[in-house]
Amino acid sequence: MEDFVLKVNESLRRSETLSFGVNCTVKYLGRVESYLDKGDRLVIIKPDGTLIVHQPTGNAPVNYMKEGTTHTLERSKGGLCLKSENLSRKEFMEIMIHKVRFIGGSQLLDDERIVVSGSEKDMSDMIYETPELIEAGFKPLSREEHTKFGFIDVFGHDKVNRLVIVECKRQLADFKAVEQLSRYVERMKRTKGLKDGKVRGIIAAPAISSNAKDLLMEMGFEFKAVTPPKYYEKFDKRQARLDAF
Amino acid sequence: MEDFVLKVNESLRRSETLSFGVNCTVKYLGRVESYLDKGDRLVIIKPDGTLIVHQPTGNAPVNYMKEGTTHTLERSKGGLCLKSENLSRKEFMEIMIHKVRFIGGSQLLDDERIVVSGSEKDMSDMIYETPELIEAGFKPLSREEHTKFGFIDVFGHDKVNRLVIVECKRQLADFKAVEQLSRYVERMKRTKGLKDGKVRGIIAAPAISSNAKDLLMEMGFEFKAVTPPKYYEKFDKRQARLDAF
DNA sequence: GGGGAGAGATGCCGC
DNA sequence: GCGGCATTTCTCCCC
Repeated sequence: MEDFVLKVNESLRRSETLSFGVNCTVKYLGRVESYLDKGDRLVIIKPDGTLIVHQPTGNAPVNYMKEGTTHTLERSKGGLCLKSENLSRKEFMEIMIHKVRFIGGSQLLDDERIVVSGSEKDMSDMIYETPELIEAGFKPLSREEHTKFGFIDVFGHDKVNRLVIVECKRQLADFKAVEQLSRYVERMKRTKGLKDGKVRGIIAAPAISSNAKDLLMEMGFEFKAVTPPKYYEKFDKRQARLDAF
Repeated sequence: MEDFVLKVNESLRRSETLSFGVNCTVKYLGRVESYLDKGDRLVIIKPDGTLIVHQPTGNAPVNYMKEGTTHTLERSKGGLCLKSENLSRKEFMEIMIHKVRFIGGSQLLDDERIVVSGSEKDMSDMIYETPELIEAGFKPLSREEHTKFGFIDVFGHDKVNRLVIVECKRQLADFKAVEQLSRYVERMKRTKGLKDGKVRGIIAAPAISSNAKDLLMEMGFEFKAVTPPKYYEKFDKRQARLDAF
């Protein structure tokens, strides 16, 4: 317990990344209020002030405080109390620490940024470069997302020169995707003073939910099955996908 | 390095929650593909197979594998390689470990579940119990979210017996909230064979974005400022909110 | 900082 | 498992 206090305070002072397992109770007051009764959790404190609490199962943290939070470890009746506050976000947390399981931490240095392929952006790029994926004769004009008509993924003309708005989804397209497409088409028609039938709307996604498809059809839009590209599949087709494993 | 291998293998075997800081390179192949070049990160492995990789700043993990993943630590040319695979999800990860900064872990036991107040559900409950928050004479009929008309937060009649559909948002209401409300109202009108003016749509939220408000007005819907309830504010009003801090 | 939209979103509940 | 939706969503980008 004494070693724990020393290590935490030392790490906070030195801007280390800290990780410890403790039996604790967690209260949070901010965007909501929450209470987590006594149990073992993993707590992480990062040099930017981020604090994350993980239960021993599951992907998502059970509690957290964002960047810019300050932390103070105090002695308390039940043991120790880690008080965290972020005044600018109006968020507060109290972790009552009953027992310490382990602690580790050191300075961690990392300037790298993750590179991801297969996202929606890659998909709209692919369609821009290979417009036949939508249909023969499709001529994309723009893949800018931020136009005055809205954040349109791909925008162009079909073979009989009607405007075409393509909304890409990297996975199953749902209601919201259809509503998004509808909003873009409506804005486009209004801005350009065009009538029904002069602007086509297309959802490009690997699949679409049945209800979303009904709504799409009803609104007079179309669906085109397109799968987002992946780097290795694109550049290293000779090697089977799972060879590395 | 040798101690690290022993500790990791021991912890994996004993179903401990493990946390270590390492200099590493991370590759992921699954729903997308990603690459994260050499840097210091915190890695967490939970007894349910969850693996989480955190960079030393920011709230969100940079990489992760979900529950049910199996992990194997192997010696490799550059040092060590942690291979993680989740066959049922078709996801794979490789963490090349170049240097070890620290490691800690132990068995963590936790059966508690977090209790949260101030969510959208609490808000719709509050409106159901105190319908005057919407307007005088409002009579809620249902707060079931899953009706055949959709997932409607609160549904009822106003004082002149028009149907009222209330969509709650616990924070700033945006475009999507208005579209969601619109969808419910349209479905309701269609299902009940009602015409314009017979069904009212109301957004209840602490605030609404200016553009969303324009769209709301244009569609003939209404906005009512309502703030979601919080436990302490509700049951311990005598104590100022921040007293505990 | 607000607004809009994607995310390897995640997680929950209902069918 | 799909579907619809909230989330202390988080993160990014633009205005």
